[in-house]
Amino acid sequence: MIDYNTLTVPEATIIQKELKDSVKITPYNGPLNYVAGADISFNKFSTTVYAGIVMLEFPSLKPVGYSLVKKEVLFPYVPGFLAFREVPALLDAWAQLPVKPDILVVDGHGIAHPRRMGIASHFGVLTQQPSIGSAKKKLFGVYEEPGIEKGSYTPLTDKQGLQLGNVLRSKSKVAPIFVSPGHLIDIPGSTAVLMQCIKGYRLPEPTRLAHNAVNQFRTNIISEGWTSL
DNA sequence: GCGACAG
DNA sequence: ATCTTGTCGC
Repeated sequence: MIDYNTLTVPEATIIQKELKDSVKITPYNGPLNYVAGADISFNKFSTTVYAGIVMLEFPSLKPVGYSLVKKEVLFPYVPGFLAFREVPALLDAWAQLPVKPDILVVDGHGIAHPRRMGIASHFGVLTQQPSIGSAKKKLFGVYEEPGIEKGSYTPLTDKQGLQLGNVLRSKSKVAPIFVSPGHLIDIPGSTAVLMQCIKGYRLPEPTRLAHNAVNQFRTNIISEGWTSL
């Protein structure tokens, strides 16, 4: 496998264009008993990243365990190339899972990306697993502000009108989240699954719990490895 | 040239 | 992303 730490942005762009052909946006008809959330945490100015994947039971959304891994990363954060910075560590956390989830929710975008290769799509293709991107801010596309009530959403499209995802009001009166399919699932399915992952907070449980876990890991409250709850 | 810009 | 206290609205 290619070492992302030694890549230049132009080289990374070529890789995204190649991986793009492998992304499959299609309805997900498999089982849905487990979902997982992936996220990264790090100390400002440090090259050490703390990656984590939390497994949850679906539809109860009760966490059943988490995989935590620490890794050195040299690739900088560049808008549009987040995957090259976070995917390596997430792959380690993924490999450490005793059982894989049916669908993985990644903190970041899926196909709502300049080259349709956001981190959720990138990770989904490399692992050949259904994935959904859930981002807190827009990276690419245009949209109309959704209604202020929880549950309302509007399409996120490119300038030609092609839909890439949805802008979802996950909680009344708070900023919406951006949902887009990563791999092996479509836009309606991604939106439906994410809506079922909302439990009173702005962020869906998978990534919300993953975010909490990696932060506790970074601050030495919990340790590396796989832990069953 | 100017504005936008996931985490 | 991370660093932070108080403050506003439901």
